[in-house]
Amino acid sequence: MIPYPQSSPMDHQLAQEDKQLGSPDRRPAVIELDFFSGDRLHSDGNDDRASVPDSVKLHPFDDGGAMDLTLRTGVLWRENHQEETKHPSQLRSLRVKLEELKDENQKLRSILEWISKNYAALHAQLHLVMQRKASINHKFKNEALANAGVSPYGNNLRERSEPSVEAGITNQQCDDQSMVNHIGSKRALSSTNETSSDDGRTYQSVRTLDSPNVTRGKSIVGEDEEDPDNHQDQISGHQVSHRKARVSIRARSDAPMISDGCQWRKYGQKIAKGNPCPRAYYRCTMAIGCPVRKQIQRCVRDKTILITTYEGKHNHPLPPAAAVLANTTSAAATMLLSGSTATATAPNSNGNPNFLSSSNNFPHHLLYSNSTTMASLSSSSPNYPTITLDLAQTPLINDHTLQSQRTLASIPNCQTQNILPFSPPAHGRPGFLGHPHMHMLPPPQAHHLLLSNQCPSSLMGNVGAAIASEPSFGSALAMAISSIVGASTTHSGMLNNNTSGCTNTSSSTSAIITHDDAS
DNA sequence: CGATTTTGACCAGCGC
DNA sequence: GCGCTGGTCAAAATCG
Repeated sequence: MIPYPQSSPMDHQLAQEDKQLGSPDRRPAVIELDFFSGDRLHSDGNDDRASVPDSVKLHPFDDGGAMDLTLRTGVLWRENHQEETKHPSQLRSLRVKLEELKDENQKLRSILEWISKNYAALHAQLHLVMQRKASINHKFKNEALANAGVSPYGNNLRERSEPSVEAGITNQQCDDQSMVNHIGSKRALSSTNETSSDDGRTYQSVRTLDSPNVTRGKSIVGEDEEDPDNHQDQISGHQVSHRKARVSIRARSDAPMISDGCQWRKYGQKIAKGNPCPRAYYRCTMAIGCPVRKQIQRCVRDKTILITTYEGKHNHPLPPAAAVLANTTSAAATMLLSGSTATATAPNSNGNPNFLSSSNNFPHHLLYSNSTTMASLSSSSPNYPTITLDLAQTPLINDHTLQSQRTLASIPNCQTQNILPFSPPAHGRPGFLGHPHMHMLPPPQAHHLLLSNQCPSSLMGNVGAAIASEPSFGSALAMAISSIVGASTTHSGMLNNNTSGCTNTSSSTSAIITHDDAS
């Protein structure tokens, strides 16, 4: 378990402020940190930051301006500076105020450093854990293959047993992988190791329950050397479970498909049991042999909800818009497979922990019907793990809603969660990763998690480990949303232009992780 | 005419 | 062993 600081610099400083001011409720005026606001420019078009002293500017992330952290206090300073020529008597008070602002600026800077240090430490620990898992898993896989009479370095297997672009996933799924390998080894032992030769090429297949194509014979010969999916089918459960891991995104949309920046070809359609809406099967066509597939189906209960399920990892470069979503799904899958299932919420400009609500131009085809948005992750059964990013949940959180959710839970093809709301953190402090508003239970309970400020305090801190185990997930998730936002504007032809309910300045959000009931 | 979609058939897994 | 179901294939149809 990764240790967490008991108190942050913010806590310490706020306590000090309370002492100085003599009242816990009385603090200096809160400086507004405007991370993403577009109104940093005045209506006259002048950028007030130009006249803001450097001492009251914060640029914590030198990323070319994406995280340009500008204090509105600079604007205030400028206005005060102009006023002081008219009212010299106010000069002293303004300077005092400026000093206070500078002091506050310094405090914020220290907080930022503290957060950065914690992140770096957690990331380092994650790296160590992943390395350990990778070595253990590698050893376990070799043993399983040895028992099955297959060399882990034979033929095509060699390519897959070495670190690859999929390492991000495969190296992080050892907890789940141990179980899969256990099952997979039994399967491998009972299956046939086939070696065929055609045109001088030798193919070896290790049949598993998850590789139905291997024994078909068709399509494999001739494509075998290029098709990662076939490779995937021929190797141990290491990659098999990778394929099994799914990331599902639920969103309200009138469009037949949510634009994600990738190119897809439809290869099948089925009417699944319990849902008259057909399920469409797509595979990525951006590169030959890309193993990524996705399924698209509308929720049987609410046909405005589009359920997009991604499976696999791209084996080719992706455009930025697609990359962020791919990173998100990979991170989510990793999170699921590693057994640490939790929901991350990133702060928005208002300190709102729900990053979704920070976007005033959320994709038009994602029809948020109210002022509250929710991002939730649900994981399905351990045998078929699916992690769900729910962008379509009803914002009405009450007993009726909970009852409805319970009712929906019994309906196939309609993933539902029990929802508990939580409010933004006190003092407008952002809910950074590791914030105690997020909770985690050890597996198998991890498949049914609630995130709320109403959760028992005994759960506090567990979520920190969950997020810490996947530190990239929160940011990747946020980036994915940004990606979808951008994609929506470039694919407006196929998307709904309804802007109602798109703006979102919610102060309430929910995050939940449960079993989902999708088929 | 090549690319994409449609659709019936096939296959494997799973429950009974 | 049998039937159901989900997932995939591939020929035919359609599209641009």
